[in-house]
Formats: sequence, C-alpha cells, structure tokens
Amino acid sequence: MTPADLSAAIVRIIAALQADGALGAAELPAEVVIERPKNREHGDWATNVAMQLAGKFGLNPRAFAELLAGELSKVDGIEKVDIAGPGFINITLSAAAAGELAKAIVESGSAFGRGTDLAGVKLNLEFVSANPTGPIHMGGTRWAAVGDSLARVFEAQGADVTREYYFNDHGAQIDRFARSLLARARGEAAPEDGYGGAYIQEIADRVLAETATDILSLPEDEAQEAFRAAGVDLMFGEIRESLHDFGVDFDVYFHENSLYESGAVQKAISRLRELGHIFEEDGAIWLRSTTFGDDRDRVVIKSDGEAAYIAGDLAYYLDKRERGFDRCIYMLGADHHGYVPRMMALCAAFGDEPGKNLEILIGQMVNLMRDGEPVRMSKRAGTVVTMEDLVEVVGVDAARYALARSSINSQLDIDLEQLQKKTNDNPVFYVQYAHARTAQVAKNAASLGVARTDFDPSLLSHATESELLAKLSELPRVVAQAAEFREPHRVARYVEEVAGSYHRWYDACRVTPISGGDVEAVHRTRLWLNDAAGVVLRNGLELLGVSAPERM
RNA sequence: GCGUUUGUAGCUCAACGGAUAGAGCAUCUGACUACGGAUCAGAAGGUUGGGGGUUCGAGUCCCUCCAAGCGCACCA
Repeated sequence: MTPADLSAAIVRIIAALQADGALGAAELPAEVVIERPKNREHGDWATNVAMQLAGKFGLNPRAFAELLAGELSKVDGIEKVDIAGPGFINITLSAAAAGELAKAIVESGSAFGRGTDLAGVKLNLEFVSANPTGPIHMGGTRWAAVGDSLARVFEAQGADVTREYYFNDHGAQIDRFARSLLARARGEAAPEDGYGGAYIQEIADRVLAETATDILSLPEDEAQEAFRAAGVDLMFGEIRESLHDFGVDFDVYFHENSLYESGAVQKAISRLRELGHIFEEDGAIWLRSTTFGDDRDRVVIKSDGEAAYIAGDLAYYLDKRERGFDRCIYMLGADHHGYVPRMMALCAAFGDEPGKNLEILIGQMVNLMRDGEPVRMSKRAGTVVTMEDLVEVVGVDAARYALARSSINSQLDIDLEQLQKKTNDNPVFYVQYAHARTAQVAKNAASLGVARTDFDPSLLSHATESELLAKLSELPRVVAQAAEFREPHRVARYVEEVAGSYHRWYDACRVTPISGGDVEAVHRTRLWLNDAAGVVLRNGLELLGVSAPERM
C-alpha cells in the first residue's frame, strides 16, 4: 500500500459516493495529495482532501471527512482511519500492507523511483557554458553539479535529455583573452581590459611550446590570431577534462563561432525579417522585442556591421528547435537574469511559446568565504577558485553533493578552509555511510545464513520500521517533484531523511541474530527491508551523480 | 529609480498553502564486551526581517516598508 495506492483508492471512493447519490456532481481531482504527518501519532499517512473538496459538495469538511473515512476504513490493508482538526484524514496501515513495499522495492531495483511524467519529451538542457577564457570557477561548478543532477532527474521521468554546453568562442572577450596571452608570452603586463590570472601564463607557455612556428615573430594580428586559436583549444580541452573528472559529460559542446561560419545567424535574422520583427535604425539592424514584452528593442547587427551578442542567441535557439527539441532549458547565473525578457521575446518572435519551448532557470551566485568574510573572485585579477581546486580539497562526491543540495534560488556560501578541516559537516558522508551500512549488513547476513528466502511483512511492526517504510515509499514522488519544479536538491534532502530513518532502524532492529542465536523469519524479512533501503539510497545518490560506496 | 532573487536556530540550509517550523555543523548530557560509534537517544537554541491583507489554515499567496545580492549597452 503506497501513497499512490491510497490516492487512487480515495478517488475511487469519491466516485462511488457520487454514483450512489451521496455526493453532488463536481469535478474530481486526478489524484489526491497524500502526505506524511509530521507527528507520528497522526498515523502513517494523512490527506487534506476533505478540506479542499468539501466546499464543492456543499458539505462541511468534518462531515465530508466522516463520509470518506467510513468507506476508507473498509479498504484492505488499512487498519485505522481517524479524523482530526478541521478535517484531516489520518490513515494507519496494517503492518503487513506497509511492509509489502520492502519486497516491491527490492524487486524493482534501479527502476524504483522512476516515472513517466516526461516520457517522449525531447529536452535540451544547457548549463555551465562558461567562457573559454579561463578555468571553470565556483559558479560554473554549481551549475555543473545541479544541471547534471537535473538532467538525471529528467531522465528518470522518461525524458530524452541532451546535455549541452554553449562555448562562447567568438567576440570581444575572446579577443581580450588572445591579447592577454600574447602580452604574457612577450613578458609584458596584461592589457588594461585583459585577463591576469596565473593560468594565462601557463597557457601562453604551452601555446609557445606546442606550436611549431615561432608565433612571436609573426605580425601583430597574426600572432594574436594564433594565440586565440591555440589558446581557445587548450582551454576547451581543459574545461572538458575538468567536467569529465567531475562526472559531467556533455552530449553536445556547441561552438558559438560555428553559427557565424555556417550562416546560421543570417538565416535566423532572415526568418525574423520575414515574420516582420526586424527593422533598421541609426544604421543598425534591430529586433523589435518590445512587441513581446521586452523593455526595449535590441540591436542584432551593430552599425559597424558586427553582430551583437544576441545575434548568436537567435541563431542558437533556432538551431536547437530545428534539431527537434520541444523544450529548451537554459540555466543561467543571476548575473544574467536581466537577459530573460529578451530571450523570452526572442522565443515568441519565432512564434514559439515562452516558458514552454524556452525555459530559463536562474541560479544565484556562490560566495567564497574566508574567516566568515566573502572573498571577491575575479577572473581578470586571477583570484578565482576553480572546479579543480574544490575537488582537490573535498573530492568529487562531497563537492557535487554540497552544491546540489541547496535550492539554486538562494546564494550559497562556501568556506573552503572549513570544508578542508572537517569534511564531516558535509551530510554526504551521513548518506554514504548509511548506504555502506546496508551493504555490510547484507554481507554479514549472507555469511550467517540469513537470506531473502521468505518474507512476512507483518513482522515489520517496529515503530522504526513503519517510519523507514513510509520514507522509502516517497522516492517516486520526490523524483517527480524534483523534475516538475526543476529542483534536484529535493532528492538530496530526501536521501538524508532516508539515511536518518535507516540509521534509527539499524539501531533498534537487528537483521542478523546475536551471536549463537537462531535465524528466524524476522531476520530474513528484515533483510528485505535492509536491501530496500540500500536500493533507495543508491538510486537517490545516482540521481545526484554521487557514488554509493559499499564501504568507506 | 526600475526589474529580479533572497531574508527561517550561533553557522550552512530544508519545509506540494496544512497539524507542535525541521536537518547537519557547533554547544551540553547520555548509550553497545550486540550486524562498523562516520551511529543512536536526549537537552538547549526561533516573534520565519517589520507591518498590514487574503482563508478553515500563511515561512509559503497579495500589498507595503526595511536590509542584502544581482541586473538595467550598438559589452560579451
């Protein structure tokens, strides 16, 4: 008996009551919200359906709840139904009905928790997309962790997900990058508007060492171009490698430059011109984005004939749509949130539906803290902390978990020194330890002859067992919500709760008999529960891209 | 000034409009000669930034004020 089963049962009961004429005609909900009461004394599950629907039927919530409760208590597997407060219906399951779940989870294995909400949806998720003018810093690292986890969550709901990285290898920032490399290679100071980090020196040296011709003797513009091409390639390689080491592999690395080389930009502008959204003024070519809610029109081609940044976005979006993506999701940092209205306008200008075909997730910044004070990070000044730095200090699992466990709507403070000193304050270990424990318990059980031969769910009657079972049953809903709200951190929070429930159960209920004792049905049945917890922890950690070790 | 995100325990953060606002870390007190103590039990810690409103019910939705971050280019 899962929450989904209960929800379905309640919908059936309401329909039956309607058929009998006990209730008036009113639209039925597709599903009823079933939740865990915070207070255990309120039973295993609770629903507020009576308070929400009573009005529709012209009844007061208590009366409606009484009617429902009477029928509900006849359902197989339900031990007790109580009505509390203004009309909460509290449901207590029989131990056997609740315990069945343990076996079902073990038998589902890695499939437990998956759903079909996004089945058949071809979805493009773009994240990180950091400029190739330096290594990936903390902000990009956060999106890597969250974005990849979100992709996994989408996939768990049946979506066909393409992870995409937009590689900005075109434009003025890249020119500054190239000039900085050239200057460093010559032993000069970085240009005023250039980049000054130590990595610039490294890359400049590598370009010099790996290029056959003597770049420095070339004319200025040729030398700069040589550094641009080689420098971007090197950065691109490093970024890919860092991401790979972080467990994030993109399906598509899309090079902005290719949009210009292929004529895609001109094509996109032509398309918009045909649709009547392009005009010329002051020698520039504009997109009339105000038609679609933007607060000003946007220059697409500047009066000097150069493309503005948005030109690439137009072409890029069109390209994604033509590659067949129904949904294009962009994850951007808070420093780009002002960009949302023009992106939505762009989407609408192509005749698409903003918010559906194009969706933008804005994530807040990561602050680097030192001694409780924020440290200013500046790529140009070279005071960045990179993805590699973070991984070196805390490891991939802890880093990904720490970044993925909080909502992207709030700023995140990361104190490297603190993480360095006591990695224990990262809850990932609590969760991983719980998983390792399930594995060790299973191992001990095997060696003592405890096996999953028989299963009597009515033996799972301890308070910690009903708590654990109820918690385990929530995984499918948590994953579905994480996908719906685009909030993978829900999975992390959930998995912490599962770990807590498991540890408490472990403390109270033994899977193996104490030394010399006989193996009984209760031990074999508990092994099912132990293994079910292992499955849920493993599946949850998998969605976060964090390993589930068998020993630590 | 306009827009946007945020404000919850000492710190970092949770909480589909639900019941007594929860975890971890830090602090204090306890627990196995029993499957790994990276654990468990307990204590302490809160006017959910302030003030209004909506309703059976608000940390959550609306208005307003305060504070902070981030934006507001023919930059990318």
